[in-house]
Amino acid sequence: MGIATPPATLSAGSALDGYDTRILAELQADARLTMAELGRRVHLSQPAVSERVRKLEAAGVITGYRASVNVGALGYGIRAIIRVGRAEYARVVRLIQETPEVIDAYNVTGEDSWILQIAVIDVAHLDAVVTRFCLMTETSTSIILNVAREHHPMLPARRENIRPPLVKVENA
Amino acid sequence: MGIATPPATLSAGSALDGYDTRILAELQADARLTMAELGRRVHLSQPAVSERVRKLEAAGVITGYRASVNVGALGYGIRAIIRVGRAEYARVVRLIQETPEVIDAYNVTGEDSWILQIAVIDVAHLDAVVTRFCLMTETSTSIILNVAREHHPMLPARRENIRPPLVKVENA
DNA sequence: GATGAAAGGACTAAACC
DNA sequence: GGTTTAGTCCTTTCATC
Repeated sequence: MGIATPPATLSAGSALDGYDTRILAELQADARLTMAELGRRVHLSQPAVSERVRKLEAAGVITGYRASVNVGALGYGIRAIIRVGRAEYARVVRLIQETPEVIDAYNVTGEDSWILQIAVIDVAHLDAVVTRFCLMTETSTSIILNVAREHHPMLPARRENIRPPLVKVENA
Repeated sequence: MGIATPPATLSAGSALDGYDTRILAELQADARLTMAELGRRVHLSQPAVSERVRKLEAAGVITGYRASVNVGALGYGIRAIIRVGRAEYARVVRLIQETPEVIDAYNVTGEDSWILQIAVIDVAHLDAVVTRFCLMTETSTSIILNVAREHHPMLPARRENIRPPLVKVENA
């Protein structure tokens, strides 16, 4: 997943089983569950579930626990996506690090080099932030109108879960 | 912040003070802090921080607590951003809801109507997911190479914190 | 992996300032 | 709004099965 996320495998090399999958689902939905309650939900004893969570953390599968905040309630009236064109890598990284309005920053393939999500107070603030990036290269800004899904919980990948496209395409 | 995040204000109409700001910073960094430890860090008694956290939750400022997972460790080798062009709103929402690979889905202004973040196992899986959206309208897919920032903690907005662009622009 | 015991810490509610 | 206290629950560690 890029240099920002170190490679992670369970230290013992063991795969994630059904218990781990259920633990991951529960903790992605509510990170403040007590180990006792988590044990009840996945039908494991409390020491057993504590040990599994500890291993998932040590293996780098669980990377942290965060409170999610409603940025609107914090006074940010606008969220936006900024696409940033080619520019000197280190300069963009530095500008991102100096810009607290940036929530997410992804370096991507294609015409645009970077895709950022930002939160700003109003249009004047949006202008101030966008201008900082405009001064380096071309940008394209889209205001977020509505969120259909965010931080969707992810479970271990299973190839058999891949759904074919809704219209069948013949293989070449 | 759009229809997906209900308007939220502190029920008593009171503003967030310095204690709330510090509590939000701590819980965004580590959602599993105990109320006792949180109290020590912000210099409040444990019942006092518990009550403040309860009010922040009730006011909709804190919307939840999530474990962050390393999707690479779950077997997803590729993360990508898909930009989706104009299409019938309800059909796109339904397709998003039926697609577990979608992590985030934002409805935005501009040429593209939707910006999605997805996680997939490999290129074949990427093809399968992208095709589902391609069949509805035009799409543009960029693979995430590197993450400079993700889920950056946000504090209450303060207009005096807005930084001017690095190059001064004269007002009209 | 389950169970049980013991020690230390955390949570809730109440009384109070 | 804040603190302190008291009772209950949770967590960790250990041992045993």
